[in-house]
Amino acid sequence: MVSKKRLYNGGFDGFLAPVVPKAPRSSRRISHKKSSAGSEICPFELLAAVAGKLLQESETSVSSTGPERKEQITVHEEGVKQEPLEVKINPLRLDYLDQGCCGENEFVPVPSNLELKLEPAVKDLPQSDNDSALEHASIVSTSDFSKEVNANVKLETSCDGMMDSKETKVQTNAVEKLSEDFTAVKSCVNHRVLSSSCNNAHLHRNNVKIGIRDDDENYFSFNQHIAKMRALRWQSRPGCRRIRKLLTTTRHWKSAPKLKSYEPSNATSRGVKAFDQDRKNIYMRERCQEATDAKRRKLFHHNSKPDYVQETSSESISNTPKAKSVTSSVINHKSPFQSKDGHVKFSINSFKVPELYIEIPETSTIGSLKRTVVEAVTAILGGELHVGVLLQGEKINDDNTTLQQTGVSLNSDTLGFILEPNLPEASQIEQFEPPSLPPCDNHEPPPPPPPISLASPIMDVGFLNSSVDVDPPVVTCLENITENNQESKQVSIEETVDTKAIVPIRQLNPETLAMVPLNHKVSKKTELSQRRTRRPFSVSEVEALVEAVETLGTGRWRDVKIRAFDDANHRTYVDLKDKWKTLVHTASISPQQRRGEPVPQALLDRVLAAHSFWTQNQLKPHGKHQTEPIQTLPAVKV
DNA sequence: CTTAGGG
DNA sequence: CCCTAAG
Repeated sequence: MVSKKRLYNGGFDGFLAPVVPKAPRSSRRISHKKSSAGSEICPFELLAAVAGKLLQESETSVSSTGPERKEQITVHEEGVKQEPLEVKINPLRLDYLDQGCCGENEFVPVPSNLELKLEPAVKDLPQSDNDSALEHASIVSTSDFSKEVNANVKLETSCDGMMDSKETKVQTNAVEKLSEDFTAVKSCVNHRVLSSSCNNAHLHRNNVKIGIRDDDENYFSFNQHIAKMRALRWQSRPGCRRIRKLLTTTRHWKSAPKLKSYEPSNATSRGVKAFDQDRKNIYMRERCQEATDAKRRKLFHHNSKPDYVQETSSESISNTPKAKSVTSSVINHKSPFQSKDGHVKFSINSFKVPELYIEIPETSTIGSLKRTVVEAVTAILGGELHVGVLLQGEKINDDNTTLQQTGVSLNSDTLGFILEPNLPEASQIEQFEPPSLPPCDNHEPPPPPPPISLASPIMDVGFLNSSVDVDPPVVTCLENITENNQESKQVSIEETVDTKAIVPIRQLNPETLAMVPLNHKVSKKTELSQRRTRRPFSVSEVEALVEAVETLGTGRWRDVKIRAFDDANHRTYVDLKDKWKTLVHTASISPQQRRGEPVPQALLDRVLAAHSFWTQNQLKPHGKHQTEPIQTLPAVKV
């Protein structure tokens, strides 16, 4: 039980167990504290900060527009014949306006010579505006090429499931002036590929196609950016956290796993998924490790250059508002749901990321989908994001579920994505962080300057149904303003992934990228003040609660917590008490008046029975003996 | 820190 | 969920 948490292996597995043992108070506390501590780092914050700066500096924006590059790089890894991974990156443009925003960017001496510039569309700072500003992001390669370069990068890698180490070829096509830069890019790409291959070896070999499109149409060399981005992010411990987060999210619940609610479903992850996750973690770690910690630090503190951070900034912006989750609904649904080849195509619009195209085989698991999206987005936005998949507004936690099974392949419309930053605050984070850290994070905790806003931002990218995501609309910024939310950013992603396609690109040379800014532990307190993200109780949780209360009574919430929610770090005994209160109320009102996920009447009946029983018997006998209060309860009721 | 309640 | 008073 206790062990749960720690698992280095796969984040997922570990999640379950919260650090805190059942031990009475102390344990709990610990958990809480932990969370708080971890919470500090939010990518979003960084983003927000950056965004703010950007806005301010909007002037500076140098539109990269003019210069465009196209680069195409094809990397081929031949290994086993397994399915090749193909990553296509279309031009991206990111403009980063403020250098300082991120703060950390400066350091980054990007090898590639590329610079991201953000152009603030709006000078106004208002949140919405900010987004707009963010919206235009173009990547310009400044260094060598004063000129614009349009680069289309294509990466194609075929990885064998287990053995990827093959050769990678990078082909660059039509690049106007890329020679050196390009080279750099290639190198990056190769690295990625290689690394990815290595990392992925276990898993993937599928075909994944990811295309990123810029709003403007300009194409950028993604690779570089991505690489950089990744590098940055990864470097920042965030990546690890992310994973954790993910894991946490996935954490299992004792009770039945459900797709909807978060955790339960995750349980599955432990088993099968664990692998992937583990891998990820591994990757993350590696990356993290690889990523220079130093870089991070630098990044954090320095604001001078904009680069990669920006994206995040935009996000952060959104976060700023209380909204912890940012949703960007996707407007584009270009792709028909199912592809003929059994691939499902998605288009995601959001923030800074222009567009990502993803094609994934129907047989791909949700987990692979998430990974693919995460990687793609991460590359662009930053490393700390976790992607959640929403189906008809409900989060699908089970990564093992295939698109086919979920019906996503049939109805793309119902598909949505959520980008969740790894925030410490969330219980999830808490749990995870510790475990994952060992390998990678050891380095150090990033400094925590507090950026602007925090909270645990969650970005939702709704696909067709933007409506779903709307909750915390926020951020965004790209040119595309989608209908749904105000957020203008759009990211479209199309993925084609085979079952396992994973994003290959991640690894970057830290050196190259070193910039990531992001984390800010920042004003925890200030941030802490923010409300915790709402986490509705799942039916299984309710059941566990009812069961515990039946046996323990209504005056021993700490015991209830330990008994039934020991693993749920995010459920405090106060939460349980409150939930019970609401349950009692819910059970008292007509079904029509109830909201949220319906709780089985049977459970509500038990709630009423237990409630009346325990109110009448204020005694709170120790449940131990009475393991069966329930039985008595019924009698009591009547 | 826990409980118990109000907000 | 948060905040707080009381224990």
